[in-house]
Parts: sequence; C-alpha cells; structure tokens
Amino acid sequence: MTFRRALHFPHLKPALFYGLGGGLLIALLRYIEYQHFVRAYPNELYGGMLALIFTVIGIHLGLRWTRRQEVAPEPRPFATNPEAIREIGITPRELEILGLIAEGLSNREIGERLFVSENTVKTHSSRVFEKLGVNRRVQAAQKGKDLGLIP
Amino acid sequence: MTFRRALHFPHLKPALFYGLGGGLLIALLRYIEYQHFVRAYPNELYGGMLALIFTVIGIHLGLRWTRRQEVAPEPRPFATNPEAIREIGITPRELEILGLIAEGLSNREIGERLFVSENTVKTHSSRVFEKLGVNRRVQAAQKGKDLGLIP
DNA sequence: ATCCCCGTCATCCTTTCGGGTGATTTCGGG
DNA sequence: CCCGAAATCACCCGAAAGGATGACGGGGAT
Repeated sequence: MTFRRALHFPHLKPALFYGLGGGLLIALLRYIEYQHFVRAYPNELYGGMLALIFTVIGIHLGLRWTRRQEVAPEPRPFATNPEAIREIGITPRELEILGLIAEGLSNREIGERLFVSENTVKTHSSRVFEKLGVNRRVQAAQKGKDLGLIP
Repeated sequence: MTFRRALHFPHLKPALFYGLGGGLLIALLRYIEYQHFVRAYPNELYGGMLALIFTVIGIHLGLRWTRRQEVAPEPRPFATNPEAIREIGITPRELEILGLIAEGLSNREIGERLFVSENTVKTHSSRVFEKLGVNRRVQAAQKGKDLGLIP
C-alpha cells in the first residue's frame, strides 16, 4: 500500500541458480579432468566443451533476462468500463486526468484545461500510475485503453 | 570501427565476425597456453577465462537472435499501412523506434533492446516527432496508430 | 464529533525528454 | 567516383515528467 519500491531483485534468483550451476559444472569438469580426460585428450577438447557449455548458458541468460523486460500481457476478458474502474479504485478526477494524458497533453496543459495547478495534475497522475502499476504516461495511456477505462 | 558496423547487417557479417573473433580468441589462448601460462597457472584460470568470454558471447548471440525474431517474423492480424509509411517518409528504423515508444519504453530501454546508444534513440525519435508533426511521445504513439504505422 | 477519502497545492530532488548541432560510417544510385 | 540517405553516437541545455512527502479543507460515514 505504501512502498512497493521495496528492495526486490527479480534477477537475483536466476543469477544464483546459474552461478551455482556453473560452479557445479566446473567442479564436474575438473573431476573428469583429473580422472583422465585431459590426460587422454588434448586441452582443446576441454576448452571447446567449456566454450560450448557457457555459450549455451549465455544464450539462456540473455533470453531469460530480456523476457523479463516485456510488459505484462494483462488478460482482461470480462472487465469493461465500470467494473474495471471500480476494481482498480480509480477516482473520477484521476480518470479525467488519465484521459487527457492519453490525448498527449502535458501536465501544464491538463492543469489549464481543468483549471487546477500543474502540481495537482502531477499528484493525480502519480496516483494513476500507482494504481495502474506503471511509471510512464505512455504506459498509463495504453493500459487505460486496454482496461476500457478510456476510449 | 568497422567491426562495430557488423550490427547493421544481421546476415553474414556477424557470423564472420564472431567466427573469426572466436577463432582468434582460441588461437590466442592456445598461444598463451603454449607459452606456459597453463603450466605456470592452474587450469582453472584458463577455464574461467573461457567460461566468462563465451558466456558474454552467448548472451550477445541470444539477444541478437531474439532481436531478429522481433523484427522479421510477425504474423500480425492487422495490416500496417505501406502507403502511409511511404507518404510520411519514415524509415524502417524510425518505425521500429516509434513502435517501442508506443509500448511505453524509455529511450534508455529502447536503446538497450536495439543495442544502440540512448543518444541514437533520441535522434531517431526526434526525427519521428518531426515527421509526424508532434512533440511528445504520447502524441507520436497515438498518431502512429491512427495512421496505421504501428499496431 | 471524528475519521477517512478526495481533491487541492506545495517543495525538493532526480530522471527523462525534447531540441539543437556536429560528426562518422556504410551503402546504393547517378 | 562522388553524393546523399540512413544509421550511429556525442555533447549541451532547458523543459517536462516522475517520486517522495507534507499540508489543508470539504464531505460522507460512523
């Protein structure tokens, strides 16, 4: 309710996972090496295996980490205007500001149109962003349309 | 200088670049090895370097491939408007930036996703605004959709 | 009367945008 | 071969936006 800014590292777990996995792999490779592999085969095999394995791991890491960046799909099969509005708890005034944001107006222009100060507009827009779970006005506009809050 | 340019053509040059680069790396490592680096230092150093290097390469490759997936194969149900695109004189790259702007990404995020600097994104976006006759990204997103330039 | 929500406004601070200018490289067409 | 378009990047500056916090009055609900 207050701070969802709390320390939260979405990439920490995968990093730990891959780090530990990599460590285990290295340990395994070392074990194999000391058994006889490196003695029996040239070092190029060892390096090649390492390269291959870690290339794959790197690709995996890259894919996984960029997938996190994608905006949440947010399926909304049932909710339309009134239900979504009530569900999110957005107030009429905030809805008004959201509509003007989606029209591409600046905070100053919104304030002039609604006869309030720019600071007030910023307060409203901040609350809108909070309730929509976004932090940029383009995202707010998009999400507002997706949810049927605004035309 | 010329190597960086490989970012431009995703077909042949990157493959050559990474292939030759990898080969050179391996050759270098082998050279170092035969110069008794591996004899002087434990094999773990050798393996660690290989792992690190190829993890980075792997991440790069993974990101690059997903990027190509985003650009090329897009069986979208709607149809972008080629006439409007040509009429406005917007370039493919600018169109790409416009699409990401409409998704609510910041310039920094766009740069990270497209593997270019934030400055480049700003240059592109400025031109897009100019061509669309707007001066804010929300308006650009709206107009791009209205004209059928983006989904 | 009291409490809480809503709307209003403010201040401080950081980040992001927008606009402008200049530069380099690559590539295709004349 | 030169020329221009496209793409890349850098630097600067001012404006806009965003985040956090505090305050205050009106109006319902308890």
